Amino acid sequence: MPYSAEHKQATRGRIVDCARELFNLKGFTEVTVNEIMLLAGLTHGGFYNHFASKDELYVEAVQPNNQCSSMATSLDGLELAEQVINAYVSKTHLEDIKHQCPMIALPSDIARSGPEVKQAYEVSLNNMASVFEGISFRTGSKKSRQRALGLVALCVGGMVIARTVDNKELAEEIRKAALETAKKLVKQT
Amino acid sequence: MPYSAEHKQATRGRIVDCARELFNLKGFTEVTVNEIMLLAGLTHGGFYNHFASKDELYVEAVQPNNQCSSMATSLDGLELAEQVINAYVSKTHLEDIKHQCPMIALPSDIARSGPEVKQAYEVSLNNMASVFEGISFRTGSKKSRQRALGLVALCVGGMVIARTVDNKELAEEIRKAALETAKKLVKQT
DNA sequence: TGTACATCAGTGAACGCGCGTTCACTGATGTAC
DNA sequence: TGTACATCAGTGAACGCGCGTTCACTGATGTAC
Repeated sequence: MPYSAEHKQATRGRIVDCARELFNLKGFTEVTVNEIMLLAGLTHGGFYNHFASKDELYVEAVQPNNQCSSMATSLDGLELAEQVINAYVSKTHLEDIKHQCPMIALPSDIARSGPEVKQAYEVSLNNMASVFEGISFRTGSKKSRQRALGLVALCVGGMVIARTVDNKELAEEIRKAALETAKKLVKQT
Repeated sequence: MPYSAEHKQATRGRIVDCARELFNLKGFTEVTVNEIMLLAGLTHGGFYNHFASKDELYVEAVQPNNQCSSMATSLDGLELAEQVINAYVSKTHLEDIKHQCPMIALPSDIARSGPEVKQAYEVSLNNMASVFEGISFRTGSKKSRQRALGLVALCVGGMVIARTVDNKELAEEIRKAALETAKKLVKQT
């Protein structure tokens, strides 16, 4: 058994990470297999030792990553929600495109993808909504769920739109507006 | 002067319309020039009688269209804002991908495009924000602008996310949550 | 009114080029003895 | 401990295919006489 199993798994993981960064920057179709492999320090031919196709890699790259879905700390309730919002709708997160949440960087691409990719995305969405749902209401009520999803739409939407404009000042204006509106909503009963 | 000037302009307009529909459905890179021309009832070679390149067409296709930016009616203030929200965050608009607002169908593609495309997009955004800004506050204040942009983030964001999930029920849940939250925000002072 | 003509929107074959994928190979590694 | 071996991660040339773009052409149209 030449090369340990860990070695192969590490390489595979590296490919996925590099792919995610490139997808975030340029979108799925605009990134070539060769480009990904070069960034991972390999040559393109070896790609198919790890994945059956470029599409298979896509599913894996969009999979909920830690940063985004499990930024849960020991805090809970209102404090946690505010912390998540501050981090998610932050200038740092907006500008760090490579490591950005796929929900922000790739919504259109995901909307056109197959069910596997979309379902991976739904997991991230639901995770975020869960954090917001545990704020102050009794979790599980129709109202609390609705408010949680509204907050998700606001936070993610604000970031998506901010990334879309050319004017840097307008982008910041949008981000801050989404941030303040979200905080206001959280504080309301 | 064979063929009237109107004839050429009409053909060009038809190409742009067909392109917009296809871009909304599949994104910019996934749509071929041939595909667009066939939908317009022409052959691909003629494309370059109308446009210098595929990119030039892209700029034009994303240009703010009537549906989206100027749904302004004779109403004004709060009533207008509510009407815009109801129409924009509607089930009809969510499902009519072909004629959807580019802000919903193409945010990621636009985020990766050149300045011309992004600036066209900014015009749409600002139009929408203006409608929301004239609600009940004194227009022009910092607060009213912030609230307007928050509403834009919420409405557009809710629609973008709803389009992204596979589960139809979840999509509707998200859309309704964004709709209700937006209405709530509009009614506040 | 009828005919010859010039224009140019539209046609479709052909072109390069770049991409995803395949495949015969190489050489670093862990194992057997 | 040292050596021969089998494995398989990684290499890089080659493949088809589809795309954007070009170009020589065709034929419908409006104009001149």
